[in-house]
Amino acid sequence: MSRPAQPKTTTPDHIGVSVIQSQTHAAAIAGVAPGGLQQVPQLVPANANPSAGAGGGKAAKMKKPSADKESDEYRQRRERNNLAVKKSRMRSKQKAMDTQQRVNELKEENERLEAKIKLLSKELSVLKDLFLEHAHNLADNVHAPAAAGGEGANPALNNNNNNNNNTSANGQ
Amino acid sequence: MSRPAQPKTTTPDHIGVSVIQSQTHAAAIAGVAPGGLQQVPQLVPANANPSAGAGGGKAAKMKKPSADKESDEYRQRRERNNLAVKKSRMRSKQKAMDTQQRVNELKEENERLEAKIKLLSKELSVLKDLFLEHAHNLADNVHAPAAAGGEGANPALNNNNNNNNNTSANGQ
DNA sequence: AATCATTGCGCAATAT
DNA sequence: AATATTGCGCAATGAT
Repeated sequence: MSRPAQPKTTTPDHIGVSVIQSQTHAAAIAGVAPGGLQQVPQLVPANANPSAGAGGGKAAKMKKPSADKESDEYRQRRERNNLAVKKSRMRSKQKAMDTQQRVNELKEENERLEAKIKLLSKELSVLKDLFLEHAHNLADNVHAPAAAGGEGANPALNNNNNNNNNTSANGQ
Repeated sequence: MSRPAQPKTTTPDHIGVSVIQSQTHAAAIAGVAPGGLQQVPQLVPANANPSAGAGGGKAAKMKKPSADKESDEYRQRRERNNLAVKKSRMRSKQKAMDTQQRVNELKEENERLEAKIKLLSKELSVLKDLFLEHAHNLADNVHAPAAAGGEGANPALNNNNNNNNNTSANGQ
């Protein structure tokens, strides 16, 4: 993962060298441009092939591009690479989609969690209110310990408590 | 967004026709293979150019590929497209990164939310325990309304409200 | 050394 | 007509 020194031909693009050759395998030449182009690929590598010098060239064989186009070797490698490329790109796309999917899932979960927080906050708020009410009750009773029996417990509950309602005041 | 009928040359790939040409603009030919290849790009289009027939071809000019390679028109279009392609791909990558970033953010937020839920749940739990305690106190006081000094201010809180205890029974 | 995986690039067909 | 996208193959390079 690092392109230290890419050619980076500013504007004048890289030369797209690449010949047609390899009629060897099949004949797919005429079916290249389904759109309407006539693309006459009548090119021959001019063969930079360094094997068994033809004219006066040295018979020195290249080291890297062992197979000057045409060669089966070359063709096979290209084909395999093309395959690998497709595979890699497919994965890449799949990954992107998965990531997007993940975002959606996380968003949903987030909503669920927020809803839950809202609920819990509300419950907490209610309970706190109750506490405060009772505290006041107590105070009242202390000062006037007379009214103590009200069928359930509802009677004396009142007081506008200034509860620390945190329903929306949540610190982070 | 639909590739109705792509060439789809099964195994024998598309012919990668594409010549070097256009030395016209600049000279970037020798700088193509920084890796070490010698790539002898000595190719000439063999010109399938359909303008002013050379051999016996008709002089009819194509409608679509208005500019058979070489033409300035063509070259300009190619260049613009190449630019557009780069731009598009850059965006695509950026988008992918953004999406990944979004995932990370959402994950973080999720953690925060879960922590908060945990906290609220705990608070709720504590409050509920207090309620129960007081309920018991009340019961005791009812039976033996003598012991009223409980070291704090807790004493009089009672009324066992049938709170919707959801500490751990949270629906989803 | 060989093979596969990634990545930038240009081309051409399409899509918008 | 112009730009934006997309599939594809090539070549360089990274990783095994």
